Amino acid sequence: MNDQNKQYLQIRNQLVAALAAERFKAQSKLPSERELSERYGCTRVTVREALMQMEAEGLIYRRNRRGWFVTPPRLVFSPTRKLNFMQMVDEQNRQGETRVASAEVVIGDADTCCELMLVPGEKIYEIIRIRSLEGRPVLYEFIYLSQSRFPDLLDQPLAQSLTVLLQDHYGERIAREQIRITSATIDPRATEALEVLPGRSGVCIRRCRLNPKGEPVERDVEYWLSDAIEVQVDTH
Amino acid sequence: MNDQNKQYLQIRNQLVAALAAERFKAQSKLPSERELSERYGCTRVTVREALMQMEAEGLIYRRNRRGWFVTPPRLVFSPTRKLNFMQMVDEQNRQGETRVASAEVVIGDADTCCELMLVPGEKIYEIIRIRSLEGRPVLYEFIYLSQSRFPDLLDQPLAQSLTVLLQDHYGERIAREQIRITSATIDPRATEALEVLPGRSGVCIRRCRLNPKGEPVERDVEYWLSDAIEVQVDTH
DNA sequence: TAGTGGTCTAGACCACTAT
DNA sequence: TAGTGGTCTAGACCACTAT
Repeated sequence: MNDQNKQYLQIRNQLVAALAAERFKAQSKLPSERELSERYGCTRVTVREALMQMEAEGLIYRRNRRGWFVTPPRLVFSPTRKLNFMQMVDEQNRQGETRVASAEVVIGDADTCCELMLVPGEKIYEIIRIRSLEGRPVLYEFIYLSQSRFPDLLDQPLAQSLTVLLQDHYGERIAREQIRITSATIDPRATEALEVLPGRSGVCIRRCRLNPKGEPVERDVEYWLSDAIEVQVDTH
Repeated sequence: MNDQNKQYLQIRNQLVAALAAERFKAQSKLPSERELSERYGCTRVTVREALMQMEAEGLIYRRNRRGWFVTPPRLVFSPTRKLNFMQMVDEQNRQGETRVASAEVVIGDADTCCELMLVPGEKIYEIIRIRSLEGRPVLYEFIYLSQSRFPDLLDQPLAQSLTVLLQDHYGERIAREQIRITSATIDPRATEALEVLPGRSGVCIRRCRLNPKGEPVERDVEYWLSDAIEVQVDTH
């Protein structure tokens, strides 16, 4: 069975053409799977193969149990340019939104304490933020900081740039970042807010942010929808 | 139906435990799907759901039509450190291999000519290399360079570091790189060598390499298996 | 409350791999 | 040549979403 004979690829091609012809806009909803299977004369299993193919290509995405939607353009993230989320969003003419899902004091786990050079079991802040583009949640981020270094942090406005807050309120400047990027399963705590099925893979970005002395100040663990981000790096 | 009731997640958990207990080594082959469906008392469809879940987690991978295998550790790629592939591989105690799949002169497409600042339609080299870790092909790369700038390039040893070759033989030094990283469908020309199904997604790394004057010298388009790479970036 | 997507059964055929 | 993974049919039930 060669590629041309695969029914799900034929359906994929017809769907791509249909989306183009009908000028489906970003985030508009596709017809239901049952309707598509009737239209293309096959079972739902085959329609889902075609849809998942288009999902892998980044053309459409699914919102858990809600259906399939047309993917908007990616946000370009340039770590070396040191822009915050809202600056990136504005520069690219997108509509961004940040929501603080939770902010509390927790016992630091081994990994986080190690990265922040704290004693294992020390109390740290865990701030969880959800960031959206044009209303679509695309990023779920965990932020960790030392409680003793930043007293009363939770009383500050946490939906804004943390970099600015740390500098203006605590006199702590971020000078360097160590960034690790992998494909990974999206954290179970993030799947509901991102409206993805538990276990789906996304892009995981781990950041350790250091002050001019080289001391770790902040640790971020970010889960992005795979189709929502492009990372750009300039090396010198 | 909550998560605990999903059969495919239960099978996933049992398989993970079995792999740990039986000390399956990297790249060892799992039992066939039919054997697993018999062992776990379900249909092949459900076994495949469990396997695809583990694939998304990066625990196992499939070789097209050959079966499912245990994933080896990721290779850490640090663009800012300017190591070549073999240096990275050696440093991480891995066994690397480079194979030149093809090397020829082609008419440059619009994208490539634009990036290399050449006249559209100019002749350029296209070098295709496949890179493996412990015998597993993980990277398929397309390399583009100006033919007129690098005469007789195809007579050189192309399986080695191109950076060294350009410097020693042509006096051209790479000073800067612009890198873009996305999740993307693996190029159709790469799927056979990487032993993946056409249309599967991977990590795409596009690089434009510049000399000290800021002139583009080389363009790379790389397709990595998603589970085979971690990108590390240090910003200053 | 109607309809949807997620999950699952119980098969089948075919191209391809392993040997 | 035997067996495998990839593809597909024709259903079913359920939790959840949309209204």
